[in-house]
Amino acid sequence: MTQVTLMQIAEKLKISVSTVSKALKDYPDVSEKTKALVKELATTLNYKPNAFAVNLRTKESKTIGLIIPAIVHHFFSNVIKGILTQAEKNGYLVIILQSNESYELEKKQIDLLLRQRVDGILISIANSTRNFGHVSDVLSQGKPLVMFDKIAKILECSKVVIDDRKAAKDATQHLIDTGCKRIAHFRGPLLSQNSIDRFLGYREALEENNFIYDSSLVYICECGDSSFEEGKLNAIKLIEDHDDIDGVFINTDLVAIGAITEFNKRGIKIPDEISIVGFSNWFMSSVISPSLTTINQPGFEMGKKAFKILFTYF
Amino acid sequence: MTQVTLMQIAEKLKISVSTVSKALKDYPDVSEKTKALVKELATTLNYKPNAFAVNLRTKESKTIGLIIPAIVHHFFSNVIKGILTQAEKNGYLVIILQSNESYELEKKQIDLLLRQRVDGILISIANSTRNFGHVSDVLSQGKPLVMFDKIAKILECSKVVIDDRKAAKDATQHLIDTGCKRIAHFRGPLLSQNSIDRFLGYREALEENNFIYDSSLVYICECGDSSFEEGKLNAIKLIEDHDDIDGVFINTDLVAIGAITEFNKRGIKIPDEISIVGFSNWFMSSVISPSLTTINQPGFEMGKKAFKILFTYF
DNA sequence: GAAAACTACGAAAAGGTTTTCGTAAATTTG
DNA sequence: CAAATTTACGAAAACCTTTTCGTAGTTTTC
Repeated sequence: MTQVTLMQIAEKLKISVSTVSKALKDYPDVSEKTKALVKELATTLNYKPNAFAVNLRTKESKTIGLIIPAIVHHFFSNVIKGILTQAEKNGYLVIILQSNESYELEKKQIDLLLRQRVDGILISIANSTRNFGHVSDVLSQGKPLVMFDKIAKILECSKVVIDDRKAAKDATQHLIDTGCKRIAHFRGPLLSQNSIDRFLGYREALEENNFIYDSSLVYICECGDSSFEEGKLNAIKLIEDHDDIDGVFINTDLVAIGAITEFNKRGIKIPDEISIVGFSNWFMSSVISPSLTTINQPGFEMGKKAFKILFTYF
Repeated sequence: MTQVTLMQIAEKLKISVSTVSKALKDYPDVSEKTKALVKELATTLNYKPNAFAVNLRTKESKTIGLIIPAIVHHFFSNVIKGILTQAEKNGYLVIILQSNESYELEKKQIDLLLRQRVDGILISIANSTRNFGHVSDVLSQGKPLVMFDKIAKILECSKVVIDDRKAAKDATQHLIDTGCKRIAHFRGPLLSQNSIDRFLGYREALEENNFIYDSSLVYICECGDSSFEEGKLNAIKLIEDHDDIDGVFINTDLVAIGAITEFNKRGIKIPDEISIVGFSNWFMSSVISPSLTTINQPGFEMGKKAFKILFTYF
């Protein structure tokens, strides 16, 4: 029941603990004969080094922390997959925490990870986070930190993002190119950097094409668990408020799908009457009918990249 | 830069390390005055107990391991969410590993978790896993283990599952009740217990309704990353092989959606010409058109339950 | 006023590993 | 053959915390 230790191996072989340790790690000052003996016994006894002791001694745990607003989310789960894949390759374990878009939780979770003495932290911040003291604490402790997707521009650390602004501009341009004359935007939370950038891209495209920017065409949604519902609600509001809209650029696919569902229900033809472009390349966007034009957001690659960058600090 | 230790606090206050430790943990044999002093200084210095040392001393890490075949998966990501939610409530951290449906990886990952000395393990086994020595190792080490969803019936440990057989039977019965006369089944991997049970439920429903079971109506798919494609392929095969099918019970929603897409493409009307029932209550199933009838698989609740059971061993 | 009880603290061991440094014994060198 | 080097091992400290046990000093009890 109780785990085998170096000392137990040492006693059986009548040698010292240090020699056993060194034998297992192929130190040059241990004879081949002794190494063989030690390794054999270690295997028979099913010896596994006690990570607690190793960590204490070496001051590192080969473990990183990951804080993410949501798990049940196509983009984020792809990010996780990318991170896990890359961590595995480099012999790191990943402790995952879900902040649920809550600032309080996020703060607490960073503290937990610091207590845990993880070797580094990957984070995508919550929409509700307005100040970043808890995040900069990590940096001031000299602990490696990489932010991805939902970042705080103000913090000086490595970040992995796509060019939201340009992507949004392209998306809007696409609507213009296909003939839309009056384009609405369903944007995300006011504080989210991604939403801001996408909104700016939207406006920029309008301006470059000499469209008049009309703030009444911009609808806000929180993009939380009820994104789908928000899409439906905003769709209803939009058609109640305006009757001349022929294109919508929507912040996230889930909201877009909600909107499409609502338009379908009301017999509004897509893309004949209204064209829609979403954001995030969710697999399902190609399946729903009519299929949704969408901007690619490569979660898997971003996850891999984030870990790789973090790893350069180790 | 370097982390604050109990000793540093002790030195500053000219008291012993033991007293500091006890003060922070509200031992009764420390005066209120001393406690106040210690706690105040600990806060000012931003003291965080070194988890490595605590773990070593207490022989537990307040960390559990989770091995799961896939992350980018509606059901599994809900399970993860359930587990994380419950773990958070009880002050546990979760190390997540993705086995990618690979036996080899799964084996290696269990070893990693045992070395890490996690307090317990939650696992949903890979489709390719045929023998369970690595899993029973966990049990024989006296480490708590709970299996969920994809289980090995042979192992004696707690398990969290739904009644696949009954659910599949109900699903098939639903097809029969709505008038289907010849019902096909797209099943999952031959070795997966879920697939087996669902298949058995399908057959049972047929038999109870005096339908003749026809093995040529059963198509196998691996339900891996390419589930969607498998759904399309099987749909093609099905309509090439048979022209009298009016119902299909499909092992997973993603496969079902692939099949629906293919049927749509070929102008086969659902449910007029073929009725389809899927499995897993994926959110999207209500969005695709025509919407998919589906069996509920409550991931979030199962995740919570799995952790709760594991927790009873602590 | 002596014995008993209580208060508040400290010493020290234990947990298992890693790594530096020291040192016998064996081997090589001149 | 003495000196120098190499080989192979062990002792011990360090990592930081928790917890048991011991003990001064103070207070209570008859």
